[in-house]
Amino acid sequence: MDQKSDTIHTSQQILDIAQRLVQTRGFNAFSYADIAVALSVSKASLHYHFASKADLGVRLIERYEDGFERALGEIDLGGGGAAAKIRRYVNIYAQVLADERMCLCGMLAAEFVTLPKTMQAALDGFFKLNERWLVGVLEEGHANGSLQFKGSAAEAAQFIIGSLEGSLMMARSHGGMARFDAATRHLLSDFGI
Amino acid sequence: MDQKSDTIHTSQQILDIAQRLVQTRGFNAFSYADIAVALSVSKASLHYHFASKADLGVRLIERYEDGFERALGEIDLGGGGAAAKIRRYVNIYAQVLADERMCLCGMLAAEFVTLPKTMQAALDGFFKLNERWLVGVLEEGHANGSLQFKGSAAEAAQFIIGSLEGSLMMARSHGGMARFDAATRHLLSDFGI
DNA sequence: ATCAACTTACCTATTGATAGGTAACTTGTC
DNA sequence: GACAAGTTACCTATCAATAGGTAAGTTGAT
Repeated sequence: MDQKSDTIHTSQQILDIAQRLVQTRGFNAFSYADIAVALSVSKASLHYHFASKADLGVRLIERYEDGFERALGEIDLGGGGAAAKIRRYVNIYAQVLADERMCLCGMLAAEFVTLPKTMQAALDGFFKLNERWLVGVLEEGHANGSLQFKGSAAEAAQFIIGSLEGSLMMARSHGGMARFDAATRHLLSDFGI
Repeated sequence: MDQKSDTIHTSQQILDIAQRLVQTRGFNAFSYADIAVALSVSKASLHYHFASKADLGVRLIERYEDGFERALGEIDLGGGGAAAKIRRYVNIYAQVLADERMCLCGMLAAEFVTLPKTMQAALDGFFKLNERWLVGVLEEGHANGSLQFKGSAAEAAQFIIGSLEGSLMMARSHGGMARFDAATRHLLSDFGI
């Protein structure tokens, strides 16, 4: 394995571990030392790859957003109507919970006011992406009658995101997957799914 | 003012400041030093009143739960049907948001795995209380036809709590009161309110 | 011999917590 | 009602541990 892929490899590993730590503990409740121990490298090595914790945080959000973008693209390509797409969107969150994690960006939303400005901006981007995609699906479903909802598609999208983030958060600490599934049944039925 | 009321006064002030810090920044993102500065006392004085941060956290949750219990009692005494009660329950959360805060226990739910066991147990109590009260109201409304929902009242209650916590969390960082109001319109309409 | 990818060895600031002390008040005994 | 003994509510000073971060040197592949 050459140097470049070494770097990529290590950087990925750092991001993987950091992501798990943020999703389970939060950005303010983990340290470079935690990653260093988990990866068996020095803290200084981490600073070589990510100069500051804020830089690491931003990259974490960008990578998470990329992953979501890919997943949403796959849903789009997967066929099925708007209802099926929403179901599969909900399933992304269920998979996060199955891994006993919180949504990376949901966790960061809770910590929002304590985050560096660069991370706050990146977080905005993540939620904008989700909202935009949901609005598209909701409008599609509303137009062909496969989805029912009152108010604007944007409001509905925001309701869905908030409800999923909250249900995920509560299920992770109180109730587990059964609670999340029951909550999403309610949520989906609100849209006639 | 005698000693005893001095203590009560100071302890209350400590709790007030700590509560605001937890609701805005989270339990892991504030320190005894923050409170000490805000109150112009020494950190040691804070440890006199609350031996450990965990003790402070537990008292914070207990006090918050007491406040909720009182508020729920007032809703019960206030008359009106199940729908009106749910509306007023939602309004508690709206008032938290109006103060630019997260729900104390919602914030702690996000940080759950990092909290001392004593705080985790206290947090369970808070959510159990809310669930119990909501189940009562939901069953009342379901019985007399003023509320419609599928599944058990317990599931519906958990959905409401998760949805409100998530909507509050998202509204605080992205969208503000307008977003929260739109989300609760959706939530309430799911119950025929 | 260069350069990426580390390391060791630090630094400063802050964390929650403790030791030991003090002034002001309360309580119980005579 | 005086006075020892104890309590309350703080203080300053300090602790070990940990935080994020940096400087300078080492290693190993090209």
